[in-house]
Amino acid sequence: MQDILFNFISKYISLTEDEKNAILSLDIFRTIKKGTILLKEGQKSQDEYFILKGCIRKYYIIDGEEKTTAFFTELEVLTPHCVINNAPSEYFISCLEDTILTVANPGMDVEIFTKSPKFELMCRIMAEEMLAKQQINFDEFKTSSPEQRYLNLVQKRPDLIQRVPQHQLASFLGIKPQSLSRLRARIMEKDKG
Amino acid sequence: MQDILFNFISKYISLTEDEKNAILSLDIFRTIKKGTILLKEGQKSQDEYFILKGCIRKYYIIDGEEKTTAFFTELEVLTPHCVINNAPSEYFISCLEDTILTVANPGMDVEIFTKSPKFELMCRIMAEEMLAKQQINFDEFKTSSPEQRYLNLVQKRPDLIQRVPQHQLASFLGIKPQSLSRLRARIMEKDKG
DNA sequence: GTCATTTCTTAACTTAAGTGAACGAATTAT
DNA sequence: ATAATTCGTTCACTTAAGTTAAGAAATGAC
Repeated sequence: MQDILFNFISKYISLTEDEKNAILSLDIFRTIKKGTILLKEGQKSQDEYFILKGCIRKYYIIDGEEKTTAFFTELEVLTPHCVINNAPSEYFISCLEDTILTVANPGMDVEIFTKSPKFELMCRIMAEEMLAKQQINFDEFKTSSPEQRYLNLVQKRPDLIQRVPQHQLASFLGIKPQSLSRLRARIMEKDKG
Repeated sequence: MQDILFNFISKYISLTEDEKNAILSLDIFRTIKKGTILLKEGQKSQDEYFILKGCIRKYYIIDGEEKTTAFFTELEVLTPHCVINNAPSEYFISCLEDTILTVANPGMDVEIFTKSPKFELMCRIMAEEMLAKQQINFDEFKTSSPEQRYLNLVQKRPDLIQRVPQHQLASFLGIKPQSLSRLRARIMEKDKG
């Protein structure tokens, strides 16, 4: 499990054995059962997650309806908005599958940055990369129709199609479950003809 | 002009006079004429922008059609995707108004980070904040209808409604200009009745 | 294993966005 | 100043998504 984390970090900076041990001593690995809610609307959590195995989902409840806006899977980082602005969360985060992840918080970050400033570099680069990726995703979403978004998802994250319930995929695509069903039927029809 | 930049920076870190002078010696301020294209599709620019005054627009040309996906105005930072991944740009960036901005590049960043490591902290925090804000924006977009998005924009960025042409706003909202016209007429009608 | 709940699909109907075209208004070029 | 282009709106028509409802399939609880 540690290897996955250290392999990931090694893409950005190189760690000494001492630094690795310092990280391990923080006892950050957690195994979470499917269905567990990590963050509820209104809560003020400080937890930042890095997923080693599994899948977690971010969703709002608007007018009593769940609106799923993101999925996070292997090697992805999730820092909830409430950690950044120290305000109550507007959304929920729950585990779609049994999940192994690491949990950190800004206090730990500062401690690590002070001991080894190169972590600050890593976090800056990661944040910049994630921002750039997020912007491309948003652009693709804006410039395409629900059908194109679905086809794009099939290309880019085929695993999600398998591991995530349709109605959650639908709101992730910005449409209703019935529309996703219909749209899939339409695509099947085209493929045949 | 410098004051705007240093005021902005002071929200994150405090600078010595030496550091301020080091920045000024880099000669980063530019005045750009309305209509100037800062980045073209296919180009590999290294320029990162911070806007002091004015407005710039990011757009794709897809099937010969302009698709505007973002506007950047006063005190906003734009690091094009091509700077991050060093690949040809997929989009254009142009000035909607006469604009004053600063231009930097990763080489300058590294130089500044080496001299004054606290800039690395600033950039990490800024990137994290922008990422969090971007995620909230994306969530709002996904969970609302074109009409709600428009009303939301009127609330949150009323200046854009004034300074940006309707057809560019339309694609920013993910719809066609005709639909934006109709949608506005519909809202006017509701307000009356 | 059975029952209850959730999930997925289909269908009929409503609502809103896309499309193509037209026309006046505003802007830009010369 | 005038001509040419671009921009914004409206309209009629098409297409696709939202809504409501119903039923089958899958999943989870006991």
